[in-house]
Amino acid sequence: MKTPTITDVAQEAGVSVSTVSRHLRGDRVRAAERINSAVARLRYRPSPAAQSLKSGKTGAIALVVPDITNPFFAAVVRGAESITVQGGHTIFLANTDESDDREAEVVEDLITRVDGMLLAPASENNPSPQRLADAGVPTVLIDREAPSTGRFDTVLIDNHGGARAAVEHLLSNGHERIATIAGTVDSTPGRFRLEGYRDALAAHSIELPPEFVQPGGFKEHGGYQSMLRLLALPDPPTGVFVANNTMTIGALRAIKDIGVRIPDDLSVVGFDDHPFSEILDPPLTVIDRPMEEQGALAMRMLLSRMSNDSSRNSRRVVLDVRLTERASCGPPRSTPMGALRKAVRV
Amino acid sequence: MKTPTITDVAQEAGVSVSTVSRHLRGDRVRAAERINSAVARLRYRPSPAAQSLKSGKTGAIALVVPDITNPFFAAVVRGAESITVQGGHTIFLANTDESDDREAEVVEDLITRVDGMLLAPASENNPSPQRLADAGVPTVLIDREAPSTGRFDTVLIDNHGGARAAVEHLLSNGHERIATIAGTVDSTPGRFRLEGYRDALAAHSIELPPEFVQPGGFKEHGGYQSMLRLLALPDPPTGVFVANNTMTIGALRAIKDIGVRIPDDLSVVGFDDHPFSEILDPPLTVIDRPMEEQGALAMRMLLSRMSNDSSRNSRRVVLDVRLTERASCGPPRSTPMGALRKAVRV
DNA sequence: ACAATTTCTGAAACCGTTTTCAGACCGGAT
DNA sequence: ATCCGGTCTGAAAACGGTTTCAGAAATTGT
Repeated sequence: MKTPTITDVAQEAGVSVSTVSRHLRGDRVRAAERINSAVARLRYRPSPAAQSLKSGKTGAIALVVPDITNPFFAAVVRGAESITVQGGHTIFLANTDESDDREAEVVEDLITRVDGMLLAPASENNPSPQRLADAGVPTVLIDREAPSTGRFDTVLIDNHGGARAAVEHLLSNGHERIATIAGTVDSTPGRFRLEGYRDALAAHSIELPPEFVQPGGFKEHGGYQSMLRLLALPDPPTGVFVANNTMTIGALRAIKDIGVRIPDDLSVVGFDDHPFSEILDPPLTVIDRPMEEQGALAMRMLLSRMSNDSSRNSRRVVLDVRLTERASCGPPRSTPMGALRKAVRV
Repeated sequence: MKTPTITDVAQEAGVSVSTVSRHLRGDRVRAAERINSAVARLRYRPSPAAQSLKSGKTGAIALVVPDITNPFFAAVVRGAESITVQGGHTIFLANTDESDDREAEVVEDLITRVDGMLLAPASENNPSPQRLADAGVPTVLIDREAPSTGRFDTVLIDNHGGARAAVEHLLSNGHERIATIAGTVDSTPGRFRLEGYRDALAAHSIELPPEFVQPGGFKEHGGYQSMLRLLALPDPPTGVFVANNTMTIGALRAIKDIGVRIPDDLSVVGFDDHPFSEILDPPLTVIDRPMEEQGALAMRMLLSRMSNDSSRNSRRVVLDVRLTERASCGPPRSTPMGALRKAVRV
C-alpha cells in the first residue's frame, strides 16, 4: 500500500541505496540483475519530489493558453504534447480565460513547478513574460508577442500576410466595400490582422468609413453583434474578413438569422480552418495555418533552449499561412444591398 | 537570480527557519511583519518539491483524456479547471490518443506526481483504473466506465437514453429504415449508444439488416466511410443516428460529396452539440449534454474524495441529455432512394 | 605473488521544507 | 522575589533521492 522507496529496494536487493541510485541512473553496477528484479517486485518508481529537490529540475513544462476550448489552442496543445518524449517532461496545462490577472496568478503558481513554459499571453501588455525572465524560467511565446519583444523565443504566424491575402482575395473577386470584424487590438494576432486588412486596402487606395472596422473581441458573441451592425449600415459591405474562428461562427449565425445569402449578397473570408468549414453551405473560404505544427515547433524550441542552456539570441519564427479557397466568395451584388436594410435590426 | 529559500527569508528577517515556516502556515508569530516584508523583498515562494517531499502531497491533479482536440474533452477540461481554486491544485493534462498503451505509460508516469486523477479511459478493458486503485490514487472516471465498475466514482451521461431519444425522434418523423454510425464498442459511450439505438428499434418491433449498424470508430474518417457505405446500400436508410461529434462531421461531408439532401433525402441526428451545428444548412438536430458541467462535477467529486479520504462508497452519477431539435430531420422520402444509388461509389 | 591501477561500493552530506522537542521567555499569582 | 502556566522560539530530525568521498574489491602488469 505504502509507496516503496529506494531504501526498500536497496534492502530487498541487499545493496546500499547509493548503488541502487547509481544503477537506476545508468552506471555499471554488479548487482544490476538483483536490483532490477527488486524494482519490479516492489513496483518501485522514484519520487519526483525528491528528485526535484536534489536536482532543482522538475521534469515538467507548463503550457498556458487563453482558452482551451478554442480549437486552435487545442491543436497547439496537441502539437506540443506530441513532441515530449517518453520519460521526458510532463505537461501542466492552464487556462487563463483571456484575462491578464488570471494569467499572472497562474504563471506565479507555475513558476516554481516547471523547468520551462510555453505561453500564449492574454494580451501584449502583460507582465508575465517579464516575470518568467526574471525568475530564469526558459519561455517560448506562442502566437502572441511580449512587450519586451525580441527577448523571447516566439512562434508566430504571418497574421499580416494572412489578413492581406484574405482582403486581396475579396478584391480580386471585384469587391471594394470590404469590412472586417477584428479581434482585440492589444493582442498580436488582432493587431496584425487589422493592419494587414488596412494595408491591403491602402495598397489599392480604397478608403472606407470607420464603421467598416468592427471590434469583435475574438469571441463568438462579438462576431455576431459585429456582423449585425455591419449589415445594418446604410451602405453595407459586400465582403467581410472575419479575423478569427470563433467570431466567424457568430458572424455566420448573424448572417443566417437575417437571411443574407453567401456569397450572393455577401462574401466572407474567415481566419483559421475547421473541419466544419468544409460542410457549411456554402463551404467557407479561410486563411489556414499549421496549428499543431505551431505547438510542436514551440515545444522543440523550448526543449532546445532548456538543454543548450546558453542564453543564445532568441529566435522569432513566423509560420506561413495560406488561403484555402472554397465557395463563400463571389462577385459583389450588382444591385446595392440597401434592400436588405429593412430586414435588419440591431 | 538564484531562487530564494526559506533560509534566506529567515536570515533577512532575523529569525529561524522554523519561525518563518510556522508563520507561513498560519501560526501566530511575533516577527510576522518582518517576515512578510522579507518574503516580499526576496519574492520568496516555497519550493513545491520540498513541500511534496515532506508532506507526501503534490498539490497536483492529473486530467487524462483520449483527445484534447475533441471539443467535448476540451469542454471537460475547462469545466474541471474552473473548479480548482486559487492556491489549490494545479492540473497536469495528458492526451492518450485513444490508445490503451499510451494511456498506461501516461498513467504510470503521472501516478507519482499527483494527488488525484480525472481519467477518461481509452477503452473499457483498460488496466489503468486498477493500477491507480492499487497505488492508492483517488480517481474519478469521466464519461467511460472501468472493468471493475462500481469501485470508482464515475461521471457519465445517459448515453442509452440519448441514443434512444435520437431514434425515437426519427421514428416520430415517420422513419423506419434507421441506421446508425456507431463508435468503438469497447468504450462506454459507444456501447450504450448502440444499445440505445437497438432498444428503441426493438421497442417498435423494427428489424433491420446488420449493415444498418456501421462501425465508425468515433473518428471523422470513420464517419465518412460509414456514411458512404450506408448510402451505397441497395435499399439505403432514410434516417441516420451518428453516435458522436467527429463522426458527424465525416458523415455530413460524405452526404455533401454525394449530393444527398438533408432532410429531404435523409434525416440525421448527431450526438453532442457544437456551435457550428446551428449554422449548418440545415441546422443539425443533436443530442446535447452538459459538457463543462460533466468536467466540473467530476472535479468536485475528486476533491471531495481527496479530502474526506474515507473510502466511502463510490458514486456513479449519470447526467441527463436532451434532444435539441433543429432542421435536419423530416418525413422520409415517399419514393424509394434507389435513384440515388447510381451516384454512389464506395 | 605483489604492487599499481582501475572499478565498484557504502557512509554521509545535501536539496528546502515541516514538525517534534525541549527550552526560553512572558505575565500573573503567591 | 519566586514559582507557575502558557506562548513562542530555535535546533534537529525527518522526507527520498543524488553525489561526493574515501576505502574495498577486482583487475592488470611484472
